[in-house]
Amino acid sequence: MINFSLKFQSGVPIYEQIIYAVKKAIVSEQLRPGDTFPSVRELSKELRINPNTAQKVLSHLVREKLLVIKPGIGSVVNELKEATALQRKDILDKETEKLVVESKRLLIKKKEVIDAVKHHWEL
Amino acid sequence: MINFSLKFQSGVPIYEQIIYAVKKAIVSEQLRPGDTFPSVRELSKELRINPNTAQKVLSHLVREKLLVIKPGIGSVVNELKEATALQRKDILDKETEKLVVESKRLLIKKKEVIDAVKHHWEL
DNA sequence: TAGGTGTACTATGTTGCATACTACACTTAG
DNA sequence: CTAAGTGTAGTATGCAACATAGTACACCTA
Repeated sequence: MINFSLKFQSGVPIYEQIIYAVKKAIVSEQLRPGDTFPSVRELSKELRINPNTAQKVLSHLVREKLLVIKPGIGSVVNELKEATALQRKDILDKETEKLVVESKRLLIKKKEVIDAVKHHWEL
Repeated sequence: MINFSLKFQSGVPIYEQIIYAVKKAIVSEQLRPGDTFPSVRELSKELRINPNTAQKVLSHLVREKLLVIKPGIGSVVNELKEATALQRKDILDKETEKLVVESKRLLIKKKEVIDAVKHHWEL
């Protein structure tokens, strides 16, 4: 059974949209460590996507340490892991900079952006 | 002559990297309203990219109202324009949420993210 | 008039995405 | 042990985006 929500939209790869939906579900505690995660074939069937695409989702989530594979059983949601130095740099430097650049070029105020960050941080 | 800096890296489309570099240059006032911008053929030659790719950059920047075309002359950096409601929603909802979700899943603290936003906002 | 500008078109090769299908090694449940 | 589930790996096809090459046209300017 699927225990997270999503609605596909074009322009963004399906597998990326699913990965993001899973991350949101984990971060918002709709999915908790120890919860079982749909298998490749189950994901494929429920979301009506190709098994290869479902497999791509699983392998990405495992590589990012959000899931752990239980051989013969399926996969399980993992505890959140600390960021590596490289990941921290990517978020706090590159990604944040992107947000700031886009905001400034659209004349959006600093306070608005920071308030939006605070808002999304709750729930 | 090229009046902004960039260094290509794989995985991201060249034209997107150039567009982002231009946005950064404008936001940081290395490029100011009224400054001339390289022509299609000039961009193509200086950055050693295909004229079609350079044209793609120009047309995108014009569509985003960051450049204005002066027929027969070239293009010029435009004044920054206010965001539309759709653009505001995209930044303050989707993009900011992405940043927050990625941060939380990597156990990065809220204060760190906000400090990073403030930091990138200066200069 | 000559040379610059943006713009448009055809064509090729590479890559990523999503699909379909088959197959194998493994572990669990009965 | 057997059947059914698990992840994993492979080949193949269709499609779209990206970047390249090359040619051509209408426009404005010096």
